[in-house]
Amino acid sequence: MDKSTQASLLTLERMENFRITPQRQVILEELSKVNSHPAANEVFDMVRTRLPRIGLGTVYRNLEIMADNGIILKIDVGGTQKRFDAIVEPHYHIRCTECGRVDDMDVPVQKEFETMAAASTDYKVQGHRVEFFGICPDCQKAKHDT
Amino acid sequence: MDKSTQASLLTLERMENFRITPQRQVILEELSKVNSHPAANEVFDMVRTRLPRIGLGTVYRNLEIMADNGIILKIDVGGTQKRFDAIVEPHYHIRCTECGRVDDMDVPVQKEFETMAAASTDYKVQGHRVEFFGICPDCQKAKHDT
DNA sequence: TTTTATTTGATAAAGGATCTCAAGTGAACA
DNA sequence: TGTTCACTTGAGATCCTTTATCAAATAAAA
Repeated sequence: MDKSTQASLLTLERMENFRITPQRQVILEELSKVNSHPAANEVFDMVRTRLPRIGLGTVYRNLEIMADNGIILKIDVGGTQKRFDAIVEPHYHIRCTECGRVDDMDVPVQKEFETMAAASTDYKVQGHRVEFFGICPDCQKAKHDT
Repeated sequence: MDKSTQASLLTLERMENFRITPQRQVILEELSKVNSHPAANEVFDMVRTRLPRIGLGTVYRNLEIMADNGIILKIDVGGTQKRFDAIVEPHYHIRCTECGRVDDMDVPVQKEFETMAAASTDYKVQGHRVEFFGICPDCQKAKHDT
């Protein structure tokens, strides 16, 4: 990926072999609105309020393409579904073990982790992810009320 | 879970509401033999050489139960399949982005990560995972040969 | 405009994991 | 050492997420 593939938050820019379609524009806009790290089906629901005829496959297809191009972030940690984030700067996440909700953490990213890792493995290290898990405020409350 | 649910590597111990069946014994034995973090279908294949009539559902069911009881570890980070590990002590993993293979890392577990995390979120923090990703030696070689 | 390669929507299909339930079986206890 | 019964198994159906297929629609270059 070269610099020309960078896109601003709300406006897609023209790239090689990449058309700016209303579907893509709306998917990015809706994803940018929330900070809830929605799964593909949730993005589908959000987008559908504005484009009722859009297909689920189109949403999957474009989330994938945008993630490949660094326009959005695919969060592929625990849980059954992949989630998506319009914020592409590296950061850590926390996932609720009760409801699956995912939030951002502002624990600083440990870049030196990767040098440490590279020294202790034969893999060519490309990156790392940290996922915290715990119980979100809502689920703590729900448990307490039961 | 109380202490009575702890099991040694190769011998299941009796627990409340938990029968020691040949299937469970063999699943644990086979998982203990390897350090390749197999997915459920791979455990199924290994177990099937010894118990040809075992069902895939039984393997899934028991891996899940054993993970819930802390007898084995369910590795639920990136990738499409959940993987399992007979080593339950906390440690980090690295996953090959080409072939999906998972190996152990001996980067020290940063326990203080969790105190740092707890201070910056409203979640009740239960733990954390670190997953490195990169290209395994085999896939590096395969790429080079192409 | 016209052209053309890309994209869409609808649908099928793949793949992983879970559920259901009758039949089977550990293990407590008589 | 049986008998009993709750737990477990195997087989299959089913669910859920994601990907593939393909004719029709459509951005965007010419």
